[in-house]
Amino acid sequence: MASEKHLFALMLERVQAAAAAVLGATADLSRVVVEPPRDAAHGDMATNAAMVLAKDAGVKPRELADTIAQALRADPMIETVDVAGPGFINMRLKPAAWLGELRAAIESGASYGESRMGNGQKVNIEYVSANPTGPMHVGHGRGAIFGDALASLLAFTGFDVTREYYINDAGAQVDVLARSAYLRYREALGETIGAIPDGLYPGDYLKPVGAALAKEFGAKLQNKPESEWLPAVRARGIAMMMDLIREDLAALNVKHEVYFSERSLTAPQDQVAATIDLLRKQGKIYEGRLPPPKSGAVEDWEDREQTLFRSTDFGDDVDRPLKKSDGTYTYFAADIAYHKAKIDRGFNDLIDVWGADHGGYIKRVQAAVKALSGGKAALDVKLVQLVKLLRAGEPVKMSKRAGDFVTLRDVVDEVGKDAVRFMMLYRKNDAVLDFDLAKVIEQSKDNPVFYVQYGHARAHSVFRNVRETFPDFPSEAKARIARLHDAKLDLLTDEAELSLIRKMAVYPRTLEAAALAHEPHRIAFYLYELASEFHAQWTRGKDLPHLRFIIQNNPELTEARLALVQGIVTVLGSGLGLLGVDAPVEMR
RNA sequence: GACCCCGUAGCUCAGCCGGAUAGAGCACCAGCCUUCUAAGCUGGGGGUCGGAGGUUCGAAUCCUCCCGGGGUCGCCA
Repeated sequence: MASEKHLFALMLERVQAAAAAVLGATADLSRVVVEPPRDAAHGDMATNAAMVLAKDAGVKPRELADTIAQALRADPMIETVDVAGPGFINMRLKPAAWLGELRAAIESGASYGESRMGNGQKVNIEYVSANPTGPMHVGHGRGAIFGDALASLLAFTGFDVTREYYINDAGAQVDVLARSAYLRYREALGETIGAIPDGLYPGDYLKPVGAALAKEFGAKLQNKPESEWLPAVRARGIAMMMDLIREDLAALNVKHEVYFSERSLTAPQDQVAATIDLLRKQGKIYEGRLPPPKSGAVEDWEDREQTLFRSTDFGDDVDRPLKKSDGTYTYFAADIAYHKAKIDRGFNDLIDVWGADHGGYIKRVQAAVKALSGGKAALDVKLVQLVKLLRAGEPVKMSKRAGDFVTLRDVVDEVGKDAVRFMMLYRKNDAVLDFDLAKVIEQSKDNPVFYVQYGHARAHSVFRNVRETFPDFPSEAKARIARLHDAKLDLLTDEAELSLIRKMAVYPRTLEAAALAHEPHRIAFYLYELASEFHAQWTRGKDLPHLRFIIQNNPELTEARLALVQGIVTVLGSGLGLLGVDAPVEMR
């Protein structure tokens, strides 16, 4: 029921209406928010309306608050209105309002929390984009999961989302891949290749590539100059590496709709050249010199005139080169053409997910997007910080030279998709993440993955158990929900039960805020809190049997409480779904 | 040297486009198992929000400077 407004959105409208009635229709109400107060003792909902509007109105916040509060008191959904602190308006809704929201959640089911906030706006989100030169590591996995969850969240909140993978199949690295694969090809034909030379990829994962090449070409490529075999070997190598990457992503349930090849930007048509020409005509490109970098990082710096993009005109720190000394394009030049292609496909809302080591690259690409779109398109770059792999608190040793680094697939195979996905989302994207292989599979409350999944499973165990007392209660989900449709929700009067409903009702608002901020981790934290309140209510029934969900001789109360449980199940299931984590019906 | 990210309880981290006495988990202390899964719950102690200024009725949040950790800085992608 995406068309109906959730309770917080509804109350925001009413508060804004009340404010407009007091201040007139011209008042700017955009900064007014309605949110759950920090302290539940203050009420169910609080608004800052009086405080943000007081200045323009030329009134004291408290006075304005009193006036708006008076207008709100007429609202039939509101029980009490108080003014507190510097001018907060605290509201307590009638229980019926919350119970109505619970009913809406149950009846909306999987679509509860869906919104039209995005208005169908096209969003392109590019993530993973790992080089097709070998298996992915856990850092790639974090970007993959982050991008995937963000895409799901944006789609759920009303954006028209395209998930995209940029294949870096054009640079020097894929030539290295080709040479490495060629070596394995010779090996597959029976040659002794000895140690893999420095500068080539040593991993065993190229052996199947060599074998496949030997099968396809026989000895035809053997003892031939590089120019004769490299393009074909490179193409086979890239294809097989992409297959490998796609499989690894599939194991994490990460999918993309568009795989965009960097190579396709230069052949058959050279779109990079075309883009440079276009920008040059617009005066955004010139031939000039750059000051040398202020670090020792560039040893063979040579001062020369080169083709430069005027990125400083669009917010960057220095102008950026588009061609290397050998005349080929820089990665940046291709990236400009790539982002132009996105804009040309109708995207004005671009999101790129990169590793933190690419942070220094943000301004120039944003500058390019600005220049290409005349300021119409915006690029938000989300950096994912590195992942530190631990096992029971001890760092997992990884030596890339020895080739024994732990791949993403190793981790997924060891702890499972759900643990990887949840833990990677249980942290802000720009914070370094400790990933403990031992902890994430622990079946205890110390493991947030388990804790939230267990909450969902525990709720379902209530549905199973109730049939021992009331055998006619349906076991199948659809029939259960239909049965709960007529539950007498006003029997839910316990304060903790109502508090649980209020927590549940924050879900749609949490999703909208997370979507606007491009921060899917907020969903994970919210789910943890909701699960926690549910576990608490469960345990309360131990000491206080009258608070149990199943009450022996009271089918009506039992039904009402099962409706509450159904609401929790709905939200936990929905939120886990957005994160791409399974919501199990029982823990095994 | 410049730019970017981070700095919140002993530890790991939240803090919702500035808001009401700064939160959670772990760890520590004290409790709760004759059946809705103790795979859990309840209570307690513990913080100059890195530092100093500034803007504001109000700053962990915005601005400036400084300190500490990480990253990046034309021909890697």
